[in-house]
Amino acid sequence: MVRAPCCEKMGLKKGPWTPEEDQLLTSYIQKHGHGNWRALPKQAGLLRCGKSCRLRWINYLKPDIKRGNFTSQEEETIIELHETLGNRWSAIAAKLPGRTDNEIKNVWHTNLKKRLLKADQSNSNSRRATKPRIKRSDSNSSIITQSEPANFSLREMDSTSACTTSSDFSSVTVGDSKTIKCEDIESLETMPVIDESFWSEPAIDETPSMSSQSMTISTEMPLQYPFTNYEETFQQSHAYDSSFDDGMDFWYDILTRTADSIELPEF
DNA sequence: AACGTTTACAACCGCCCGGCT
DNA sequence: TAGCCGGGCGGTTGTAAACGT
Repeated sequence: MVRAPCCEKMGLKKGPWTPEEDQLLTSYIQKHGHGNWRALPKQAGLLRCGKSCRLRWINYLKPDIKRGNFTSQEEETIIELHETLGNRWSAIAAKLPGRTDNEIKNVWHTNLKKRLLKADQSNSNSRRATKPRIKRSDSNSSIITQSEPANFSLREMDSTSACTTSSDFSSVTVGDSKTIKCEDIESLETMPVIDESFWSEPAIDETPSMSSQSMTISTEMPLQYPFTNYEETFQQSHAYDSSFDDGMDFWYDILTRTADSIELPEF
């Protein structure tokens, strides 16, 4: 089923609202309320689609909207809520009276995310000064051990695939339903420190759901498609210091090797 | 002063969901 | 039960203002 567009494009205005339009919308809603957004613009004498009217009202014209800069307390609240709720802006907005989801989303993307990223980077750098040692205990067996927690942090890679590691380096997730054989994985020598710059583009957006996903790498895994979480456990048998200058080489190596063993179904 | 870049934010778009018929 | 519709949501874009060179 193809959905009809929310409004007829012909003859309807787009772009910034004029004070006159604001006035029309405000006075109409104050008089009649907004029973039906689709019908509203016609009744109010606006050349806008209902969706546009709704957005304008909710995000800008509603009388109880608190305008102006966010207080530091509000910002802290957003950060805390974002940790637990992720990008559920409307849910976050519900906890901040007078603030709209759009406003919160904007302040997050333009301000708070960068601030957290900077803080994260400075933490990474300080940790990087003490390089983690990664040991391989056994060539055939399974678990990476480190003398101290690795600080690299694989995060969202794209909408369908993600790699995540936590401080104890436990897990990797790639998409929804693809498994990857990494038979050559024993040649992987070390897990270098990856700082935030590795993921500099696009901007890192760590959500709780992502950060909570587990990543393990196992040597045998069923191949499935479309993408799914895959788990792969691999092992290291000798102790190494990081031999790559940065994480890019390391992960490029992993990806090029694992790509050879990815089996995709025919469509 | 002119120009390029970055930032902030309003607005749009497409998708999803629930209610109704 | 399928299709339609309205409302809501999150992601993305457009653009003016601010800032840097």
